[in-house]
Amino acid sequence: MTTINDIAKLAEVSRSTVSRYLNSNGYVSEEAKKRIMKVIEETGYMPSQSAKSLRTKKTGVIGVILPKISTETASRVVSGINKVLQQNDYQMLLTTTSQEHKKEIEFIRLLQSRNVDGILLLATNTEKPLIDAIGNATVPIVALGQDIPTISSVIYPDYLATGEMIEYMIQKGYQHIGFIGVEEYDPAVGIERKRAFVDTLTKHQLKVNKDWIMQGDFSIESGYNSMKSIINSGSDRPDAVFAVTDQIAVGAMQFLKEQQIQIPNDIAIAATGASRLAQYIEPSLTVIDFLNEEAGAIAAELLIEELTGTKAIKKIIHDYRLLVRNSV
Amino acid sequence: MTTINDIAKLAEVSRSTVSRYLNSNGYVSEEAKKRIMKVIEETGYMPSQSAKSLRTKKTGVIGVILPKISTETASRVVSGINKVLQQNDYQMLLTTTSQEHKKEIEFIRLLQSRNVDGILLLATNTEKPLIDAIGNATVPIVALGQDIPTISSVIYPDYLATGEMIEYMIQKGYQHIGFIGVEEYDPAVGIERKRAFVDTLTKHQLKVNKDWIMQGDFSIESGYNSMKSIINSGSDRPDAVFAVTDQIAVGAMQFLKEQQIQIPNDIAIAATGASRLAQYIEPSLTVIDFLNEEAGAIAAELLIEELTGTKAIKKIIHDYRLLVRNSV
DNA sequence: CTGAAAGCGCTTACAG
DNA sequence: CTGAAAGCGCTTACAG
Repeated sequence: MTTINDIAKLAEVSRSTVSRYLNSNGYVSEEAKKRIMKVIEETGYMPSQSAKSLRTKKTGVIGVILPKISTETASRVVSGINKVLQQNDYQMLLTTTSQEHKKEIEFIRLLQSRNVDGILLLATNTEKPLIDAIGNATVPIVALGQDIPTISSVIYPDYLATGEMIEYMIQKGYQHIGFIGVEEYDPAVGIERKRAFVDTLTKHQLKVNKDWIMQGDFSIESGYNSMKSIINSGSDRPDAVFAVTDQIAVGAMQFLKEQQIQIPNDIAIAATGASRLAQYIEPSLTVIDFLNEEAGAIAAELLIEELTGTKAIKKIIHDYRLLVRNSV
Repeated sequence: MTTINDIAKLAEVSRSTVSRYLNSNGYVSEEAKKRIMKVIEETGYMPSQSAKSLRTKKTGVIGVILPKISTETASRVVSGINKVLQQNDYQMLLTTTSQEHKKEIEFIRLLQSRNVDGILLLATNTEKPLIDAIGNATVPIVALGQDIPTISSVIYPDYLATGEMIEYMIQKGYQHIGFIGVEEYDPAVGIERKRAFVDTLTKHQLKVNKDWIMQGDFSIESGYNSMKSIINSGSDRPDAVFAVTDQIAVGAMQFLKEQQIQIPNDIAIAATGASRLAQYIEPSLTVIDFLNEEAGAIAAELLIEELTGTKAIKKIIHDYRLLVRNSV
């Protein structure tokens, strides 16, 4: 392998000079420059990043921790992150927890031992062990999807957007609205969205029927089963159901279709998540779009800011929009 | 930051001993072991990977090059890769070319300067510059999705599977079959699938109608536009169309639905790609499933094999299955 | 069973 | 404008 020493020898300069040339700092005479350029060209030399980072303590690598890669939401976020990182000459080290919480902590440590310059955490909880691990970290961490008090976070407006969607459903005339959520260790998805649901119904003096409130787990199957439970619960049927993710909604719709229950005439469905599946399913799904790709990009920008100086903790409530389609 | 020197001092041994302990090679007395363990525990020490790789020339990082992260096919492949890599204590450095070919070459170089131990390439072409870049690489590269002659490759059975699907369509009674493909710089998707289409029709003495053969670009829109062109081509309508990806098929179906053309009664649709979208769209799409996650896992295993000895070039024709649903 | 020494490929003051 | 020297945090023969 060609090293900086080889280049120095071939170009008849010292390796300090080559280094200066490579990093464009300090003076290098035009002549030296030319010789170095030529030699680098000929040899195809590329500096060793390992050696460089050992000296500079910078790797140009950002660690990304996410629960699961193979959901459309996740892949959009990653796409946004990647775009910004690439523009700023950072590389992305991707780790996935397969939805196991403790792994978030493990990866925070692991990524640091890999000397990443910063970490982007798509958090699914805000429990103490995680907060502690973040506190002990020596590199900047930016959270996406949860508000983690101690660090900069890009937060989805879960409460606000869900509230608006429920308002929309009520305006459309639905009075008996059900809800399929997820476990509450996840504050953003599990608690906030449910709270908005309950608050909005209450505000309109509509009944919150426990038989119509289910807890799934992000999967299509759990949406299917939750809807089944709602329909078979013994109480009257709701005339509309809100699902906290589009995956859950797709499962719920599947069950309704099997039962020949018309959407939206018999039961309307709305959800969070602007996947292509939600768009092309029939009827097309009315959803909250959290503009995930953009959110990923913003989180990446926030992290890069912290890397280049700013130490302030920023909280960004991300934008959203309602995509009104045919399921409500 | 705690380094191996700090640990050595605190545990009252030399750093060689600490290193031996960390890598479990060479002898370390029980007593020394205990002291070292304790100190590491207390300090939360993690060895610097940069320093380690500078010495050992191994980083434990695998570079992955893919055209686009936000397609379901890609994210499944990545998921499979990630699983195997994680099991083997490798990390994944992810780069995306945004479908720009030259970037594949750029990234092969870039990843090497990052001292990755190996590269997994989801190739979209097999042109000379790429082959050359691969030839010049100093680390093992495994290709997925294209047969790259000089290196181990996991290849989708494009010709075989497409042929079987066309056979299936013919058996179902369709005689006027159209085709929506992609550009031919991509041998696997652009050439092989088309060749299978033409050969199978020819074998059954069916006419290959040029007006029914379109070229899209992997996007839903291009599927939409291609189907539009087929319908408006002036010649008779086909009674079935095969699309080389499910995305393209979804666009094509969209157009047919807008025109009130019944699927599959008026025109049947089949495609390659087992996305959830293909599954839940109506009618559900009959597709070839290339088991992408498994393919990713196999490619990763192949690469790890090469990393640990075996230098033989292996070609693996991956498995596939037909998912017969309601669109044909 | 253990430690001293050399070296991996860089960068960075410093002296000239 | 340029080079010699030190050092980043590890591992690895080698000698004991």
